Amino acid sequence: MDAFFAAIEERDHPELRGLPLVVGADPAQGKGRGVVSTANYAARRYGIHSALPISMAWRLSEKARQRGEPGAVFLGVNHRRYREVSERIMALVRRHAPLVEEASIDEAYFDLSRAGSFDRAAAICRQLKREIQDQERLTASIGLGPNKLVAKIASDFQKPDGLTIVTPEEAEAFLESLAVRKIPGIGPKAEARLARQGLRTVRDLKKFSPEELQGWFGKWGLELYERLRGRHEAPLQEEYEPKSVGEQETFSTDTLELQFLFDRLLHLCRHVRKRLLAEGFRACRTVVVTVRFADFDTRSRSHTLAAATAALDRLQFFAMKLFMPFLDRRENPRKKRIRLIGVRLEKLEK
DNA sequence: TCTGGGGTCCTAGGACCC
DNA sequence: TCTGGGGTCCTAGGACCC
Repeated sequence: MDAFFAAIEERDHPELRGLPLVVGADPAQGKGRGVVSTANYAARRYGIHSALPISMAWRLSEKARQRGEPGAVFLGVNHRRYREVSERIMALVRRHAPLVEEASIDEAYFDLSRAGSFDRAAAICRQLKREIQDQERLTASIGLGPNKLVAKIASDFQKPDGLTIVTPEEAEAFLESLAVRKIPGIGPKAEARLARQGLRTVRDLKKFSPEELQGWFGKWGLELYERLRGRHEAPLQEEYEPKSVGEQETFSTDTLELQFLFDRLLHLCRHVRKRLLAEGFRACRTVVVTVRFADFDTRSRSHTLAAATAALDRLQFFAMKLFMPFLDRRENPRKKRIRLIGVRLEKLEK
């Protein structure tokens, strides 16, 4: 889906149409914490994009206002609403494909191999885009390819409202001229590392052997060698079981107030436990507590129990036990304030 | 400009077992 | 005197994705 959260808000608030729109954290007059979740295309023209600090988005919007352009409208995230819309769209997709993998709230893979040809599959994609437009007044971008990797990259190739078709014969050439960053799994760090060696495109990276890539990237290097050539065997996965559930909370101001910190930690335990049970799990064996200090130094401690538990007092006991050392002189000698606390449960049992 | 929240997977060292 | 090899589990951190 194209700029999904922002597109839903724009659709549901006609008075906002055409204005730059930012969905994300509260900007609090430029002093807010948090980031942009989604910006619509008008806001992107100001340089506002996903994951940008909301304070920066605010600044960019103010600058635009000074130039005489409209300032951006900032909205909070209405996750429940987006989930509803997502479910209706996924249902539309399911009418066309026997196998659908919901990759995220606004992204799915679906298997059209039964269509028998790329032409017939492309016709189905056009039909689906029409249905999404007619029934939801939203646009989607679709990539059609011989596997999930190529389809995903193709879906991103022409946005918004795009349809990009890449046949098996075209796949390798299609990838060659792209930036390495377009390959899922190559993130900012790997991109920068490669750029330092003058390697920018898929073509540049294809000069190296599997062993060389393995030397740089470990196990993932072998997988990367295949991906650079458009090869990807991963099957569609209808559903999968979560391996962990967790929650974290960034405070509006960094603090060392013990009563407050304990209170938030215990509350996170309650909430995470509730979600664990709601997901259909009976218990867990590992508790992880994360602390982020004011300087963004982020640490975690974990404890694995001999026997699984879901008893709130046990979870809270271990969470406290894991948390306390962060307050200790040795662990935090400069008395850094705490910015975030997180609790995660792992080794889940059904 | 100052960095959310929900996750997954990989690596590396150490303990421990046979 | 100086110590193999294979394996599993736990812990901590980091890269990456949406």
